[in-house]
Amino acid sequence: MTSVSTEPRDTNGPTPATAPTGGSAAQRERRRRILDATIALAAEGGFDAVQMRAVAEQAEVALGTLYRYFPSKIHLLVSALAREFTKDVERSAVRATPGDTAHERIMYVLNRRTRALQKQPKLTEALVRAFMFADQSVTGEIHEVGTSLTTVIARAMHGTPDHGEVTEEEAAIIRIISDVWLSALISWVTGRMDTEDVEKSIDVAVRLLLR
Amino acid sequence: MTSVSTEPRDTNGPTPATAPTGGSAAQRERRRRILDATIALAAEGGFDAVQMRAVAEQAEVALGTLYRYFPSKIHLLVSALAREFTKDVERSAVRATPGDTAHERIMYVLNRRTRALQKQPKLTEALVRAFMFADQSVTGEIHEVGTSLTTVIARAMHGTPDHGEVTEEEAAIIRIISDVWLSALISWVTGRMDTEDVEKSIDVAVRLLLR
DNA sequence: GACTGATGTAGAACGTGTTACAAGTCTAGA
DNA sequence: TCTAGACTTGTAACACGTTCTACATCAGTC
Repeated sequence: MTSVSTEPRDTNGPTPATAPTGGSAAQRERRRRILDATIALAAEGGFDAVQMRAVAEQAEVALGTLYRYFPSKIHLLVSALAREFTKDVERSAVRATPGDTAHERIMYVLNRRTRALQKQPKLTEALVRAFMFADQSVTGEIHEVGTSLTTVIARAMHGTPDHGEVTEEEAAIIRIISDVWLSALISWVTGRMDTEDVEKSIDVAVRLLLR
Repeated sequence: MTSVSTEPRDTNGPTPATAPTGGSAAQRERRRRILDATIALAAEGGFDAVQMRAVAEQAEVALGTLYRYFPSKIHLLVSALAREFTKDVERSAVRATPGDTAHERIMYVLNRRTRALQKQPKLTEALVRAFMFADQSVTGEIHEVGTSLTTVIARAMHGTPDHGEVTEEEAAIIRIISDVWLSALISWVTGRMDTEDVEKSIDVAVRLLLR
């Protein structure tokens, strides 16, 4: 488990399928298989069960190929998280969020997501721990996740899929809510909070911030 | 790097010096040497440089002894963090925090601590990453850290070393501030925020929460 | 159709966290 | 003092993330 690499990993040439979209059809397909295998293993056994050899085998690629696509286990898991979150954002764009007040709508989307995560505790454990352990070299993927979360909350705040006008203050509030949500998630993953505590702590934060 | 152990590690008998206070004088001394070595190595090279063999060597104990005192690298680092934070709490108990408003006082203590951490980036990186990666088995140490932080903020809020009366709402606010502070610290450690961003994000959170 | 460079494969090898084990040492109580 | 048991030591072994090497395959170019 390496952590802070000051140099950005210089292999011989650019990596082939770092982005979800680039590369040939076969490469996108390999990337998909790898992330699917990652999710499957994580869902079954959590962070420890996502072993690089196991992922490679289940995705039917060589270990070296796996590392060519994702330069570390952390990149792999955070990329998986980013893919899942992106799906969520796409879903949330479809129709307006139910709820009469910003508070209700924000709680709606966050609780929905929280419960979805809690249904797969092992998977959540793996993804959250990876996210928290990520170092500088994972900035891109981390940012993707943060943007997804921000977008979803902003939409809920305004109650509409479009959310062009976010004031400075609103942005600050959204960031704080994200922080609280992530902290609560960690606490839940590590057994320091139960399901109810998570929802309550977010509810309190949203109430205090939106008054 | 193991993570979720459902069973609480059953060695042959109780561990000798899990608590800072228990054990013989020689054991407390060993514990101190181990934590000193940990801090020294972390300060110099960050998380990766805290290698269990290196810690054992520098603390002049056998590897097995190190593991008897601290059952994992994460326990070790979080315990080191807990020790540092506890020192801070003791210092903060001595005299009242400067500042005319709760906002000013809270910013004073948090900024002071933030700057202290930023002076030793490698050390902070090691401690924060360990804290974030900690799993269920580290609950005790984590809780110790959380309590320290809460105590310090509560004192600052009231402006006095005693802080018996913390309302439900105040406790919630303190928890949110802690969450924001930790998130900001992670962002700083992983290079996603600079020094100024950290202070600003906390300032905004405190302002929004205390209005 | 053959050449070439990028990509993929299989598997060995290395580093570090963690565990296991055999033997020495220290301490409390008889 | 002697002994039982806990504690410590030194060292080997194991697991898994990561890197490296030698070879195969494939796509595009002449």
